[in-house]
Amino acid sequence: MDFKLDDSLGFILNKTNTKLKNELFQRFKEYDVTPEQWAVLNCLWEQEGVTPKELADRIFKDKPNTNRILEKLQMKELIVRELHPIDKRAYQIFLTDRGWALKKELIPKVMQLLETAAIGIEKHKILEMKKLLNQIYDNLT
Amino acid sequence: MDFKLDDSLGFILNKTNTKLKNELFQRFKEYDVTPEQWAVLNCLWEQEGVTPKELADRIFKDKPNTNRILEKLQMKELIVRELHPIDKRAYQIFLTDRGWALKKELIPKVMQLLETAAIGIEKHKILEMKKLLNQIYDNLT
DNA sequence: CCACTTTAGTTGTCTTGACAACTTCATTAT
DNA sequence: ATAATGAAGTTGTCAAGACAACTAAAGTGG
Repeated sequence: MDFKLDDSLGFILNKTNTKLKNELFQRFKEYDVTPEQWAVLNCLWEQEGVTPKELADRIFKDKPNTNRILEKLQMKELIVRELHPIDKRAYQIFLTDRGWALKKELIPKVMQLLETAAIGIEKHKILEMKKLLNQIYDNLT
Repeated sequence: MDFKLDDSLGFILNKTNTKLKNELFQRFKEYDVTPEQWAVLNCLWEQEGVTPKELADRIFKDKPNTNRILEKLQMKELIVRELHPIDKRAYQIFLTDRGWALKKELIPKVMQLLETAAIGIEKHKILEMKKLLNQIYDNLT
């Protein structure tokens, strides 16, 4: 029964993730965008017109959560929902001008934070870590 | 502006952390304990009689969150609060018999999950990753 | 063509996380 | 000793994550 919480992968992972997410939240504060909302915007900057369901898959969240994130983005007038041309159950999500305009503001903030996070760590180690984290994810699927 | 969400450390970290936490939640379901509640129990298994504030520091959460986790543990009769003998503002937290009894149930579940998570990954790589995650945490402090 | 099943989206509940505001008791300085 | 400051704990709010239950439309089989 020699289990040390401080030395457990789950605990460290959670601690670091929470910290990183919160730091991002701080840096996004002036734009009134949360890290999760940013993830959705990011998907849309790459491809507009996708459905909530597709977005949910891309950000690895379920439909209710994605839906609520979309509601908030809509309230802030960063996105619009349009009826899907074929599927009458579905919507297509598009960015507003304001949603597009955030791209050049937010991405540098993220890059800067990730640089700070990686101070003193070699690039290949970050790469290795990302590979391992993905592998852990797959191990749990 | 070539930022890829899927390849960003923050996104991968969050995705993997969420998955791991949820897997733990599933495995703890039969005991009606959440990962966060488990973290508190863990601290108490190592040392009883600490205050909510001390617990908050150990699990890296703030006082309101810690307090609410303690409320739930108390409702489930896994812990008890006792008045602090010196400081009249504070409490001391103790485990009930049921709280103690969970130790030998929950720890193996965690160990088993961490083993599953680490399938195909060498032990020294996990060690390295934990070191890097801690370093990232410190970089953000 | 109609019944059955599946899928997209929505709503509600519970737990957590960050934060602000507050009460009560301790501590510190004058 | 008292006033100011700080710390412990509590309460409320908002965003999010997991899950269950639901509606409405799409797809599928007889």
